[in-house]
Amino acid sequence: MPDGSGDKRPRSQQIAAELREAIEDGTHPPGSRLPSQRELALQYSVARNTVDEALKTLSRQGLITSEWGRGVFVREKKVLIRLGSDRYSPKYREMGLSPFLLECAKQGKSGRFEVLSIERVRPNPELAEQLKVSVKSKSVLRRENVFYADSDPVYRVTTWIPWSIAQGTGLLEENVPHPFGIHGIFEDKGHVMSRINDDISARMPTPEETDYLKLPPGVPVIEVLHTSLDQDGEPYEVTRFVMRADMNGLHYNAPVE
Amino acid sequence: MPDGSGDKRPRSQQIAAELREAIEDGTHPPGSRLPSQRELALQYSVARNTVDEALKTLSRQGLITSEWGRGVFVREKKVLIRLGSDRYSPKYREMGLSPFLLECAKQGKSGRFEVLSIERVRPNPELAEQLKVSVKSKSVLRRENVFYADSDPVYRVTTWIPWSIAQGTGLLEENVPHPFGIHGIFEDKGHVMSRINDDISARMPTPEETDYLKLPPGVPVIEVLHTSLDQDGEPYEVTRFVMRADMNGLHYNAPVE
DNA sequence: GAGTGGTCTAGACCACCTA
DNA sequence: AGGTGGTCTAGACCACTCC
Repeated sequence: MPDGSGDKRPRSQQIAAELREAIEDGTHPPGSRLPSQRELALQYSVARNTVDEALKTLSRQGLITSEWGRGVFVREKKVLIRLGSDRYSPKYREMGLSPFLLECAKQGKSGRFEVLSIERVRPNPELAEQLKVSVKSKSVLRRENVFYADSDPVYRVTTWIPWSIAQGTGLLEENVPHPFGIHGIFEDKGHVMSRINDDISARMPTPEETDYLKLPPGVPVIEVLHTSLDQDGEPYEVTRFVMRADMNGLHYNAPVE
Repeated sequence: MPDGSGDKRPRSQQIAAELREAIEDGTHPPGSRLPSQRELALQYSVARNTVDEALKTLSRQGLITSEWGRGVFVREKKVLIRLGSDRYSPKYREMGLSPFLLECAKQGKSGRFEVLSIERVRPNPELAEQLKVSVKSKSVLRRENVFYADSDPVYRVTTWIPWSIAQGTGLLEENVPHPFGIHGIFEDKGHVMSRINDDISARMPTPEETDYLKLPPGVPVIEVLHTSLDQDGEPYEVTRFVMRADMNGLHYNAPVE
């Protein structure tokens, strides 16, 4: 379109839109390099700053990634892992595999997790209420993990367990295949998972999460606050999952009650 | 902290972090105005551009909003509406209310929806497979709606129904209280909802969605692709919800099977 | 060394708000 | 009129990559 048009958007956003179009119609296929900022500035007759702003917009929208000293590239589509509502189904435990590991194997990746910390802590008020424990003492065990597919971090997982349940179990050890594999331990303690209660939200990551999950700019996270309820409807475990939204999704298949 | 520190982050990001802290510790309470960009530039001894970059970062993270010619303000916390897994529960139909309208009433807002279009269309391949209809003809009815709480758009909703079911019903009319209220019509046609199947993802909005939902910058959207299954496990309706992530969440309470 | 993206500066003009 | 945020320019320095 000619320059004299009545487009009221900032020039940088017009350029972003034009580049977006060029990417979507295949002019710049996934993986290809865009012209350099200096070239683009010449092409569009603007300062390099303006081009930079346009590219940042696209980067935030997840269309491109820029690499230091190399150039700006059109992003490849990411593989999507869907964490299902059946992720706690007994069938996985019988197979000795978690859905996460299954999915990794399917994609030829090796799944693993790292334990960041295992600690006995005081719960915050909401958590104390959710788990029906005292807010005044170190009444819960907290485990923090990061899950990897090959070397890419995928989930940041924090689990809280009432100390009365965790006490004297293997949950204080590092190499419990957590969290999908710990439910055997709960069953020994008389808690069979019969319902799940999940609160789901999405947001931009905190700077800390950006670090942990090696998030590129413009990628939101999905946060799931999961509570396990036993045969008596009593909660006995709360887990928070934080996952990058561009590589993950959720799936719920449930009866209407 | 002193300037001579070894902090390797860009100055703009350091400033963003400091402001973030000041907001979180209550130095700048919700609703208050921050110092102007020119003042901040003086305080931090940087160019105004650099302050602007810092503020944009916080804006993208949803902490602040800037208002033309007025100033930059700390954002108030948004009310969260949680769309539950029970949103299709028969109890709501008996009450003649949808969970959305209930939630609006609870918050003293008036909920309403607008019909954008009602059209008989050809499904795309995935949709055709999901609904088990022909991909070669105009085999589905598509309804597009926007939901409002007062004058704020909350959901963008698109529903697809096989033409064989929609035919001859009130679904072609505008004033069916869609989508939570249409299930009575399906029951008349012999489809009682017995399971739901939801795929959930999150992402940054498209420019079009930014318009429809009046999204501030940096707010992601949650997308739910919902399928209703009848008593025979047959799908008979697919609905896509797109909602702003800063005002909405999802809730699933389901048995482990 | 030449090219790249990342950032910052100093100054400018605009549109908008409050007065 | 004078303040505010939004944007752009032209030029600069840096750290990185590729050859």
